[in-house]
Amino acid sequence: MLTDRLFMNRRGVALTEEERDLLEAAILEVRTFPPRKTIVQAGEQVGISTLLIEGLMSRYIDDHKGMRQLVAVQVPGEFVDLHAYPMRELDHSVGTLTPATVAIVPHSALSAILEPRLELTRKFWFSTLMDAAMHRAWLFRLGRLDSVGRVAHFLSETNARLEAVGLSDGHRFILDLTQADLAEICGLTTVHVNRVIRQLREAEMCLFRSSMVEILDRAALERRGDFDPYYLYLKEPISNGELHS
Amino acid sequence: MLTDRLFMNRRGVALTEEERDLLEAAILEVRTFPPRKTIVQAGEQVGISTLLIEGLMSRYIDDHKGMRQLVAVQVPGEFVDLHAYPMRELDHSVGTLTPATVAIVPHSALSAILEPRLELTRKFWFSTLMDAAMHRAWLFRLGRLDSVGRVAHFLSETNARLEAVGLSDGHRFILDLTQADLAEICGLTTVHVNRVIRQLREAEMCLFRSSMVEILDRAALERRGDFDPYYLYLKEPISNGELHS
DNA sequence: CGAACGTTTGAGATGACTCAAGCGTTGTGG
DNA sequence: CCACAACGCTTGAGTCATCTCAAACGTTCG
Repeated sequence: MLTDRLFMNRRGVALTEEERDLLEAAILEVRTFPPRKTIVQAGEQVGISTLLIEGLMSRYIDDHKGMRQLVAVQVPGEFVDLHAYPMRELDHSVGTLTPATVAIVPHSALSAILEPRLELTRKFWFSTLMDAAMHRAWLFRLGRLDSVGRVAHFLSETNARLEAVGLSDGHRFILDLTQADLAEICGLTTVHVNRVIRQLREAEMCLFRSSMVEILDRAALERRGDFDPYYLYLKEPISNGELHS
Repeated sequence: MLTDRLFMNRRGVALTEEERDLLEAAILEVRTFPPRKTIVQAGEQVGISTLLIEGLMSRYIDDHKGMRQLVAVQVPGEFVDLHAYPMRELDHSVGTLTPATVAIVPHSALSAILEPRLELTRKFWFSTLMDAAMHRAWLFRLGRLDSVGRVAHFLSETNARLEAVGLSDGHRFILDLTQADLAEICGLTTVHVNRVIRQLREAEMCLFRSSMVEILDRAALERRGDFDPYYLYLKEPISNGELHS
């Protein structure tokens, strides 16, 4: 059966026979893709999720300059993008690594089997998935940015998240972290973080002193950190009509 | 209200007044913790989730030698460990960064308000959260390991995941990736990955040739990559009775 | 006042990168 | 069926970012 490997050897989540049959019935079609093919572009709206039957797939984030950071490799028996079900659109791209065969499950069919629609449940689920989105951004930070970029990205993200909840005006916020904390966050040493902060200060992008972050040039800082707030699922900013590429 | 900042400015997940009241009623107590205090140890069973009201908290993974890699920083208005609700236990630790005030929500109360218990929904939710767990392991890999360690960790993880679905015997498996793919995964350059593979070969830990990974010394490889399969939520291995520390 | 902690600076070591070139394999069109 | 293009792997040499080790300085707090 197509779903034989799903949750295989996973603690506590084995499917009952009935559940397996329901899922099998929800499969719209089975498709095979060539290797190294993009299946879903970041930002795309998706109405289906895919269960990987055979081959390898990946999820990745694109650099501003054509480089990529993979954030997941999927092996057979795994849902590649089940999180698209509550999230609706993806903050990263999905593609094949090797030739891959997938079972396609429309979200409408998923809803039918998951039923008592539970709006609140969906919202909570979404919340946990936002975490995963932030993890991926963090992976990008570590895998693809240099020390200054990592700190710039982290500060930009934190600014955006605090701004969303009214704890930053977009340019100043309290961030009660030591340089050692910043080092643990960015995968750097304390000594080097200190030098990075000086560089950001000398470039007149931002100040970080006594628990206060002051962003002098937000655009420059976000550019330096290759930061795109898309993955934070914030409301559209009132300020402008910029498009997400 | 305690939950005022929850989902504030998030697209599509604003709580209705009724939902907010339900959640407020589910709060058991409000507590304040001192800074830099561990609240939940990795591996601990947890029956509550915490909503951060004030201050900063973090989620982190410990090194084998006392170093830590943060994998999340939480700001007010966020659930710190809602994922503990479906997951039951955490693959990482939770602690405060600054003094922090939290609202504590027992999972029993959560269940009561999320109701029509939906066993299947829980399972799917769990699946998406396993992803997040793997992201965190990946972050650890990038933030705390050198090039050889990163590749060793990735190969160890892939071995374990493929073994779980019957696609590895624990020592040999097909991995149809190029060295350039490995580089994207590990945040390294192709050239350097090539040298890392040679080192792993010369250390007689593992071979990676023509899409085949051969693990010569699994224990050594996993040690080199600081790999602990705990976060994969696999069934207890039949082979031995090792404890998770 | 002294201890503890966080920040700052310097000097030297090193891991990973860039650039460059050569080699082996595979697949395709003349 | 050969030639050659495309791709992936391998190796070398030189550079640079970040690390380690070390010391000094400022601030806070008991």
